[in-house]
Amino acid sequence: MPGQQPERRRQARGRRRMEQLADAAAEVFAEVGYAKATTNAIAARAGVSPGTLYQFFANKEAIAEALAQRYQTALQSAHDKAFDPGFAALPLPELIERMIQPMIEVNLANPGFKALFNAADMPERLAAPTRQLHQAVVGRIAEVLAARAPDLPAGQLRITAVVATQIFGALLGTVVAAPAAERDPWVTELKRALQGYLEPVIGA
Amino acid sequence: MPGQQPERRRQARGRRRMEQLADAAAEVFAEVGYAKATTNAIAARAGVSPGTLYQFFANKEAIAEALAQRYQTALQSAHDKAFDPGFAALPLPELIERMIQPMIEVNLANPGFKALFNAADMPERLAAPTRQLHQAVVGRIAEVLAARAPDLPAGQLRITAVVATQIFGALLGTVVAAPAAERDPWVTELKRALQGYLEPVIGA
DNA sequence: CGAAATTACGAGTATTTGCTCGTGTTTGTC
DNA sequence: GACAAACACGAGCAAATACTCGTAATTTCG
Repeated sequence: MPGQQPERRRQARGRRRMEQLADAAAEVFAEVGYAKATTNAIAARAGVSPGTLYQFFANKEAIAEALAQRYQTALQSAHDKAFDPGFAALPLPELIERMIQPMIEVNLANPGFKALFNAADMPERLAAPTRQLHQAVVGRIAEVLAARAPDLPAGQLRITAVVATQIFGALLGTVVAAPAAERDPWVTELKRALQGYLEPVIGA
Repeated sequence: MPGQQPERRRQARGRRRMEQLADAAAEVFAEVGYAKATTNAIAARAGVSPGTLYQFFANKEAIAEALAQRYQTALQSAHDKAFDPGFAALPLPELIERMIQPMIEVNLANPGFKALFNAADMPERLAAPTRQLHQAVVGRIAEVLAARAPDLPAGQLRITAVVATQIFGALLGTVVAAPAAERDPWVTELKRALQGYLEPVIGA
């Protein structure tokens, strides 16, 4: 078992180092995924010795946690934008546009985001909260759908929400992986896919 | 570097062992993925010592290769069924049904299939042929689409094929992961998603 | 200044894991 | 039956890697 990190009064230099290390970790995670990312590589990327890394993070998991926490804020605000109650009455294409946009942006702005919130190669400790978050998103989508198709049974509602999420997740990968210049067509296609799937269920 | 496997006259017992080992590997790969699967675990699952495993396979990669080869046959026949030229004139829902069915079946019949043909955590040596295969599938889908929408530009054709493949792959995961009893609704949903996406492009 | 705390180093440790090797058993062939 | 080849074992090697520890520099603060 790795050593615990005692409470400690960080000085400015230390806080900077933690940011550097988190940045480095984000890069490395984005490049090779959580499992294959070595702590030594993260330290090296940050221009620091392995020992220094462990002055600030108890273990590899703790680094991912710090990153996740940093992302959580961004994700929260993206969700707030995406699930604006005012959208309920919008025509389907606009609704999709508004819900998708913030999520794409947050993924583009934070490389390594997908690596952390998707990864199948993470320890249970970190995967569990992520799954919860994912479930919450599905739930909120189901609500939006329910508002537009009140007579749909709850089971079908949930299935639809799950599938829509999955379509989004799959194509999101392509969108963020594409070079900036070729991104738009993929985004357009993502919207069309969601629209084509949802329109028969909840109407335009 | 791991030792090479010299040519060797296998006896019946040996060939059986190789099957057992491949079966065990399929299970382990399906459960934890390629990267996290340990050769010792595979040997243990087959009820055999690590040394014995290496009597038959030069290294971990070789096990995956053997499995991939075994699957390739099944995959080929699935493709042959899925891309029957006679389907070109079918109404869209039937076309989708016929193309999807064999692919789902082959995935259900072979656990570990997805783990091998999907995995982001595989060495380049194994990932490369898989990517090629994937590209080929996209190409064939593009052909089918072209037959039905002759005036669509090639670029759009390709994008559509890629997206359709991605939608399929994403939902396929859910379908095979679901317990047999709950599988049908997901398959239905998969069809609806593809239909919704493709109909506006190539008509019913 | 001077002591305590924090930051930094990097060689080294413990563990995991792909894989080997010496040894013994089983199978096929004459 | 005898000999060689194939099969099997499992302790253990070598490399990778998460993490530690002794030591030393820097910062804080009275």
